[in-house]
Amino acid sequence: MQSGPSIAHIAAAIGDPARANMLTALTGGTALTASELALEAGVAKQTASSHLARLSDAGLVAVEKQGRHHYYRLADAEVARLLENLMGVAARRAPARVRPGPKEPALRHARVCYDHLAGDLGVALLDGLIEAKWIKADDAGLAPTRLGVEKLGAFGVDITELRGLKRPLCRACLDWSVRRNHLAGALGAALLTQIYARGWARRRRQSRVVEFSPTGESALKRALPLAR
Amino acid sequence: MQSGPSIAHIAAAIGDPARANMLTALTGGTALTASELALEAGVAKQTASSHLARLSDAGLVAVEKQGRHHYYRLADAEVARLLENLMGVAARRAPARVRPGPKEPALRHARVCYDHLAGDLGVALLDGLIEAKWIKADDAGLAPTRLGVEKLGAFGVDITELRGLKRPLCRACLDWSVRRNHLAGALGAALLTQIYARGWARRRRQSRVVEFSPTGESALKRALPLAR
DNA sequence: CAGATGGTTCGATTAATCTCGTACTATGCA
DNA sequence: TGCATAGTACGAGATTAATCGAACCATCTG
Repeated sequence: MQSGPSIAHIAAAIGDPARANMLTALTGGTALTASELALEAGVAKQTASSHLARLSDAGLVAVEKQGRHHYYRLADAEVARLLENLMGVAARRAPARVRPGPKEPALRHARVCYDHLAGDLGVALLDGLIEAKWIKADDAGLAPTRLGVEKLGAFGVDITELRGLKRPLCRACLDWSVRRNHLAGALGAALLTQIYARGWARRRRQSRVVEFSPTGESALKRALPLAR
Repeated sequence: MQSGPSIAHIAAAIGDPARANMLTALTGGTALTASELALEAGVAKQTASSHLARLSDAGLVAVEKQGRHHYYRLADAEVARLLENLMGVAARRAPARVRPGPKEPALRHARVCYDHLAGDLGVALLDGLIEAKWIKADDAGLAPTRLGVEKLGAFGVDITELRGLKRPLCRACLDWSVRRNHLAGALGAALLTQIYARGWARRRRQSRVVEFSPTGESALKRALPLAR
């Protein structure tokens, strides 16, 4: 009858509106407390607690206890990818249900996906990096070229340091809004960190939108190769 | 509160054991009738019917009516990819639940994923095609080289004909059992078709396993570049 | 036109689960 | 020590959904 792993269990864990909202919020990448997630999901604290227990049981989120706060985050970059994948499928099937609200354009332009940049700008960045041959793409994934290591080092991102981490250096992440790849992995995260550090952009509060200042966006275009 | 598409709705559609079994069965790529899917899911026909209605409503499956038979198939290659993605996540989280049964090794070695070859052999094939430079990989995806077009044409796969189809020619599909990419898309499907046509392998009945004959497997290794 | 088979629709029963009020534990602060 | 806050555990009420029996429609066969 059934072969392979039991997908029903974890799909059911995602398949509740409250839990889906929590997971979507966590796709922002920042760890959130149980109360914040309760607010995000629109349920009481007790309800949120049981939901979080279930998500944790399914292995979709991980907890980190700091004092009396319990910080929840996505268990894994793979879970984040799964969620983006789900959004991609959902976006095509239910276009009429949610009409493009006012927040949509900003989300489409630049948003955070787990811990890296997604949206039009994220896609343009990866395309540009490949066009400029800072990154080469083959089947095993993406990898920086020698030129890329040098240029990115000058930008303030030390590749050799990033290689030391457990997570993969580069990864292509499919974007649900644009349906094309953007750069994830340790390098993708490091680049977004740099963008924040330089004050070019910042997270809109309680949202996944990344707001670039006008000067910040043009500075980005001068510093890194963006396609188009 | 919630931004982006509603993933809960479609995750819930997958999140029932009966429906998950149906979808897993459909991952085999062949369209199945409602009765077959009922058998696969272990439920009565009426129950299966309502499940299928829900899956159809969620846009996960498509129906094709031929006479009194209703053939269900996955709506989309993207849905197939989502399911494989789910299996990947599920496989890591619940390793103890399902012990490696007798069918597992065969599934791991060669199975069908939607309409193309997956498993060890599928991965070795894509790796080999890239090593031999029949296919090049960049960010936009995979694409056959001029050499590849020529060689594959000699093998009986007309690339220019495949380009005419709507679906993408090449696509990398992540394998849940091996956690590496294999070849999907129109070319992946065409290659598997050729493998069947030459009698090198055939589908095990009621299963996703692809059984190669000993001579078939060695013939494959002579005709196409396999890695390792 | 019967007879048989594949599928769906309807309704009732049963099981699961989402939700929150109340009560309880643990941490931090004055 | 006292008190507020973060989080969890438990239990009851309400909602949802899964399941199958029975009846009904459509299609193929003789």
